[in-house]
This record gives sequence, structure tokens and C-alpha cells, in this order.
Amino acid sequence: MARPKSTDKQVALLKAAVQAIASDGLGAPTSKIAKLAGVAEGTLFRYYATKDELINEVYLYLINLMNESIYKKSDPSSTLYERTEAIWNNYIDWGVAHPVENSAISQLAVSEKITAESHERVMQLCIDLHGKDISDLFLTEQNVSTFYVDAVMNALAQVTVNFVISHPAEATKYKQVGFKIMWKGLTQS
Amino acid sequence: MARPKSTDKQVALLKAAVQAIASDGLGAPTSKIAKLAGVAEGTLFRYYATKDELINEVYLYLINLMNESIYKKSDPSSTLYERTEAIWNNYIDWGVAHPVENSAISQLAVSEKITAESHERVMQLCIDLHGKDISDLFLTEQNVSTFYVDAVMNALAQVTVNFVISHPAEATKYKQVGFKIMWKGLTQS
DNA sequence: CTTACATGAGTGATTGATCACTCAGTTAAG
DNA sequence: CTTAACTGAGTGATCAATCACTCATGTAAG
Repeated sequence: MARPKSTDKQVALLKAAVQAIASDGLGAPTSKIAKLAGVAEGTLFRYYATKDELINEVYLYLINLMNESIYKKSDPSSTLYERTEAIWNNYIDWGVAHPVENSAISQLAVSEKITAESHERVMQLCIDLHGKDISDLFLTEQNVSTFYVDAVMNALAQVTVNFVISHPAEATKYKQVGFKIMWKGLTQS
Repeated sequence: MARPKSTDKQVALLKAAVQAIASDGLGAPTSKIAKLAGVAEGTLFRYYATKDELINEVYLYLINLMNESIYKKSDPSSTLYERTEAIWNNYIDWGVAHPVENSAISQLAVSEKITAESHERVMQLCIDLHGKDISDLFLTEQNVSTFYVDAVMNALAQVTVNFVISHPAEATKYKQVGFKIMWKGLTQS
């Protein structure tokens, strides 16, 4: 074997792309991404054959990163309400604490460069992580799709994150209000 | 006076930009927009000094267009529940019936090319149209911002539109489910 | 009314900048 | 040594924006 590829550089490129997308949108030039990662532009294309491939990898990377922070092992004696609220709070906190990553995710999620396969993988990951709770306990008698419920939760959380970022003084209040809206909306009355 | 500018062309450019953005994203070339509008590329820049200016005008145009369809005069004897449900259904129906416009709005809403002023104008428009209902009757005792409630409603409607577009067979069901989630979430329990 | 003139809308080839991606030469890990 | 990672100047394509020019329209002098 000759020189191996470096995981450090692979990750540095992902992180750099997140920064660049947050500040310049998806039009961020590969030259800038490479510079931020501390490698030559050519190296970028050794790790990711095309810019689109890089963008899709960035999307999956960010979703995984976020899910790791959101989904922590919970006290088995806790109620569903408590467990759901903990995940909700982790979600909002993560978004507020990582505005750059949050901005990048928002833009990637609606981009036409994200392939159907990437969307599929993200959906599957979310369902794997908290689909059981959702499908077992929310609206199941109405036979509502887990995908829909998950999308609703994400949308409400996203709105709350953006609101809290622009109104930091009322962060605690809107975190609570947002959770109550979600809970009341999604559970049986 | 010389030849006056044509409102027809101005509107044709806006409509063409919507098409182009829906199919190519915000990277849609001005040459394509001009071609779709049936004018020369140079003419585009007589009506809109820069591409960014055009993009902002497209955003305001779409929001106005959508609001016109959503907000129709309602029976004064109707209840708040009935009135709100009617607006909700109009919103979902409009999004489903206008997937191109809907796609363009989704992309424009998170673009960094939309100025703070444009966002401000859109918010103000929404508040002007249905802010009274919202602030008078939802969660007012908790002193929750009308902006937040409006953002929540928009997010829920957007999720529902996208879900209905990809699951047309269950359109009626998810329209109803979506409305119930919103109503239960936002009204006093 | 007629006609010369003034104005600015309309055009599309051109320009200069930028970008994604390549490749020949260089470096370093095994 | 061998081999593949690494580099960054180079390339061709693309794009936003410009510009010199045409022509439709409105104005006013005779």
C-alpha cells in the first residue's frame, strides 16, 4: 500500500462545507470549501467525486450529528411525556447552540441537489431512532403515517429553533410553548 | 414620454422566474428566465436591476398570490373554528394545486438572498391578513407572539401540503388530520 | 395634419468574473 | 522503491451584467 486517505481530511471537508453552505448557500465554491478545510481544491475531488456527492454526504453527516446529540439514553422509569420532552429540548438546544449547522440543514433539506435516496436514508434513520415511540403512542388509532408525524415534529422544532435564535431572551418560554403545542396537537385529547 | 414599460412583461418575468426556480433552484440562469418570459436577457435587467432584486420580488409576488387565494370573505355568522378551517383548507388546496409555486416558495423562504426587509414585509402582510384572529383567540393569555403562532401555522400547512402532494390518495384524510393537530395544539385545552 | 426630433424600451452579442473539475508534477507513507 | 495521496495552476463552461445599437412611441414646431 502507498499513502492512505486520511479520515481527518474527509471530516475536515465535511465541516468546511457546512461552514461554507451556512454563509454562502449551496453556491459556495469548492475552492472556498477546500481552503476552509486546509487542503488543495484537487484533494476535495479525491474524497468526493463531484460537488453534488459532497453536498449529499454533508446532509447525511449533519443529520447523524444532530441525532447523536438529541437521542440520549433515557431513564427507563421515565414517562413517555418526560422522554419526549427531553428529546424536544435536546433538539431545540442543539439548533440554538449550532446555528451554523442548523442553517446548513435548513438549506440542504429543500435543495434539489439532495437525491431521493438521501432523503430516504434520513427518513429511515429518524424512524429507526424514535419511530417506535411515535407509532406506538401518537394517533395510532387513526392510522396516521409515522412519516407525517415525524415531519410535523421536525417542522415544529425547526420553527421553534429559528424563533428562539432571533428572540434569545424568551428562549425558555418558547421552548416550553413549542413543546406544549406539539404534545397537545399530536396526542389524544 | 417614450415607450412605457409593459406590465405584461414585468409579470411574465416573475412567472418565468417561478418556473425556473422550481425546476433549477435559485441557481436558475437569467438567460433561462428571460427565454421562458419571451424577452431578451437584457430586458430582464431593465425591469430588475440585479438577479437578487428579481428573486426578492418573486418571493413577495408568490406570497401575495397565495394569500389572495387563501383569504376569501367568509360568512360573518361562521364560527372561528369554521373560518380557520376554511383558510386552512384553502392553503392546503392552493399548495397542492400549484406545486411549482409551492416548490419555489419553499426554496425562497430559506434562501440567504432574501433580504431581512422582504421577510419583514411578508410577515407584516400575514399579520395584517389574519393576525387579528390569531392574536385575539389563540394562546393570548400566555402572551405568545403572533409571529410565532403564524410561523407554526405556516410550518404545519407546508408539511401537510408536501405530504399530500406525495400521497394524493389520502389527501382528504391528511388535510383533516393536519387541521386537527393545529387546532388542538394552538387553542386552549 | 405632417414631419423632424427626443426619449427610453427592447435586443442579443460581448465581457469579465467565477466556477467545477482536471492533470502533470511533487510528496510521503508503506 | 513503489504507489497513491496531494497540490494548485490551468481549462472550458457558464453566468450575471453591460453596452452599442434599433425602433416604437410620444411631443411639438411649422
